[in-house]
Amino acid sequence: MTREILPPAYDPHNVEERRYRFWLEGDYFRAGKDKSKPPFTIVIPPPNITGSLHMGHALDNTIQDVIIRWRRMQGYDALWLPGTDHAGIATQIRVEEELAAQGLTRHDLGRERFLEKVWEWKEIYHDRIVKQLQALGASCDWSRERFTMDEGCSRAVRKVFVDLYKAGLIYRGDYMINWCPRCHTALSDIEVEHEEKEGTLTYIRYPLAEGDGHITVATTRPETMLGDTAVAVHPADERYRHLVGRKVILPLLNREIPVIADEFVDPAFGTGAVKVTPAHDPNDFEMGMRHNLEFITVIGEDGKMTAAAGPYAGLELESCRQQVVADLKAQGLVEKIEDYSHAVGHCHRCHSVVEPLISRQWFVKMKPLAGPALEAVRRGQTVFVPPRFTRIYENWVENIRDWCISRQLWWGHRIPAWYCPCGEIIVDYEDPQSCPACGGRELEQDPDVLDTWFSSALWPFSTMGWPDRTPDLERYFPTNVLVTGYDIIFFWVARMMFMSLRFMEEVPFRTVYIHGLVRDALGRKMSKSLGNGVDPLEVIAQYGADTLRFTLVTGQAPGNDQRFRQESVEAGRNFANKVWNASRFVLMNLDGAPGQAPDYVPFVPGAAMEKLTLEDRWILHRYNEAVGRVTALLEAYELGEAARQVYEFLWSDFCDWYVEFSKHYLYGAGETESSREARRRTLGVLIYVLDGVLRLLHPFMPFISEEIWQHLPERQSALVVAPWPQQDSRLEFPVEAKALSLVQEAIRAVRNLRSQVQLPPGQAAPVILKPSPEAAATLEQLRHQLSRLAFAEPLTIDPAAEKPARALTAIVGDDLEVYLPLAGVIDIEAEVSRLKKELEQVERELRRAEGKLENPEFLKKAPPEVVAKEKARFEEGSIKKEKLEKRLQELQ
RNA sequence: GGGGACGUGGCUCAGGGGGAGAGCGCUUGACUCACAUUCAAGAGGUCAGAGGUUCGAAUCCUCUCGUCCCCA
Repeated sequence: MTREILPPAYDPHNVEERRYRFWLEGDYFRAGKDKSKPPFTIVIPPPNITGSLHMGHALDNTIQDVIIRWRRMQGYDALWLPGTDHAGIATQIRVEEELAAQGLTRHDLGRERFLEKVWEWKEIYHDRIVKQLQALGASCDWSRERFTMDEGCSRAVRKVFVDLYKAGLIYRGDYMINWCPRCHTALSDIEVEHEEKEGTLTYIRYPLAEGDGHITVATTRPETMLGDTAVAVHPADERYRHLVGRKVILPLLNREIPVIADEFVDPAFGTGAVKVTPAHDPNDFEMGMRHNLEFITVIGEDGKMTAAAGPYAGLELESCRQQVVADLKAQGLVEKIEDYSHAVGHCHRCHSVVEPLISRQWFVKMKPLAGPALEAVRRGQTVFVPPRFTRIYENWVENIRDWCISRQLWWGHRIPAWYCPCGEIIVDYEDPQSCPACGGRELEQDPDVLDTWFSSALWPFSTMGWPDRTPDLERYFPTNVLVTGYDIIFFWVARMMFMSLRFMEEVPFRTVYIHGLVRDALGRKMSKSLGNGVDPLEVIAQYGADTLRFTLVTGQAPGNDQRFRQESVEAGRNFANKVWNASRFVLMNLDGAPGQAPDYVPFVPGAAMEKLTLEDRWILHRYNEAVGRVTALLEAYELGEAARQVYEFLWSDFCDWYVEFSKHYLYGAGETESSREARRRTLGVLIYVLDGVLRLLHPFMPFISEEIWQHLPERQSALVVAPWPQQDSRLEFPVEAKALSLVQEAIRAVRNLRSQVQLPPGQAAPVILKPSPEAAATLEQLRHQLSRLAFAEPLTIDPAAEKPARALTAIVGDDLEVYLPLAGVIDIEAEVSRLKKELEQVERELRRAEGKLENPEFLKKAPPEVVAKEKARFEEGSIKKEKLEKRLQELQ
């Protein structure tokens, strides 16, 4: 190890790729090698094979990798099972776009050739995604990788569909669904995004069939009136009670429709009377069912008016709307038109306005499945982190509606239903050869495919070989934690819950860790249309994956969104560089003479402890505390805080203080036997703490930590499988830790005084310390550090010292006064105002403590340690105040 | 209409019943033998507002205001 090999600035290039290969070659990510270890499992939320991974994926997978690497180091048989999702609509759209560029549609190719194209696409994008995950450092067990449409997962889908069908939980029928006219397929309710849109509210008069008069209805969609089969009012609405049961004439089409009473109607909306279009509105559909109304479909799947629209047949929606309003106006039937904003449904994938339509589709009956999924969470079998997401989940599951699972697409799991001309429907585990009812062989398979989320819902167990009872399933299911964003709790988490409970009779995961979204620097959602997305690969290329990971993890508070900012990335990069240089410092000092083994005494807890210096004890104590804190934070899924603790310890305690302390022993003290001994011992502690902190760092910054660790002497195979540090009572030195903090405060105080008079660091100046008799020993013991780090020369430590006539003063706690004697350079006024300011602060603190201590209730009810603390503060403050006042007096 | 989140120094955000924190930015000084992607010192906040619980509230509860999200 020489300086040429470790350049002064960390360069992640080469290191990362090389280290990932090293891990793969060592087969460190493969689970199941040691069955004596307890299993710990994470199954990846499978990325869509639509394109590249975005920043949200980078966050999601970083979190998973942090958890799995940490558990692996803790000695678990850690399995992170990777895979990808076929993403039905999304992928089909992308491939169709590609075809469109050549002037083709999927129909030009036909189903078979189109699917071949999609599989080709899948190969390309799958490979890209795997490369991206690897670039990020994801420690997945690639030998177990799966795809939602591979043979095994497809078998699971088939089994679940047929089982649910036979149990009566999957049915086919004509119901209201959301139709995307652009994707030309049905969508489930949650694939529709509602957006507020400026529109109008049109008030239309419907004349009474008998007698004079009319009833006025308000609507945001006048064109749907052509499909009206009733007018509804609230049963308790006095204004309309006399009209219920009578008929009105539907204008333009001159159809007689009834006036009905239904609780659903909001009397405060519009006129309190609403038109009912059962075939084109979900609520009207329900009403239509309740009142046995006619369902007239006037809007077709092509987005045009159907023959049932009479004279308006064939018109596009928008022109039909204009025509209808114009015709109504001509007949004097439009009472008024108001501006009105209302929610309009859009396709989750292509953002077209969706049309509620009645259509023959396949559905999953949800109520029987939702019950257990709700129960399991209520009983705590699956826990959400942070817990507030529990209610969001519960709320949705409680109000769940049947799930439309058929999609009019080609890419996906084909629905395993066959139709015989005799009317028989065959749904079975094996493809039928003939009709069991009539023996006919003219069977036709349903052309549609299943909702992508149907297969995703099985992912935690289909990936482990289900429906077979495989060894993996036995060992790794249920999984320990699912990591995902709050945006897919409904799409995915809830559905995995009920499918798993139904088919595995167990929850799919013990913990659901929910994180937020990664937004841009201005807090906007990253999106293609805004063009504000930041490509994780570009960040990796520029700064390295460790930096990206650290930035994402530290920017993260559980469940909250975060902004991705350049400044944060730079902070991460700087930290990586700090890690590099701290290590470089230790390794450079380890260099013995050429060809010789490093000359140091390895530190072993419990051995030769009496030789440790105060500084050694302090850093070991702090390190031990850090180990405890980081581990506890990880246990609590406080990943961001855990990473910040590592940062804090490494940068402040280790680099700013211990490394600086160590220089005295490494460089300071000549070539006597005892100084050589001190040097060797100090190196041992440096290596011990560096080794430990690299372990703590590894889950967050795996590449740089492994790279450096490989340069440490006496390492085992690889950091990725090195044991996670444990708190060790032999490293606890509370007394020494406290003593050393006095030294730190003394150094800070001297530096502060020096900067008052702008003494440049490096220029020695005399310093006088006047400690309490108890503090004197500690300060004397670390005299060399004081004079080194505070540039104090000569340094006087004397409990009986007198303040020189002209000197700057600092008061440290109640046991130390610091004097910086200076001839003629003191700005008396500045010194007075500085001391006055400090005095004010002390007085404020004193009043606060006094207030508490004078309160009998406080003394009676507060815990004794809090009372003791306040007393100590008060006493310290009083002494400090006295000293400050004395100094001020002397100056004035 | 229902549910939820957030409001902390100039900016971005942690934290959270018992002396207000970080990074960046700012001011001052330093190319100190690991690191100028650095080091040292410093300025800067009535923790949105009001009420309540408590010996004690930035922290828990209620309300108000503001920002945002989800669901209907």
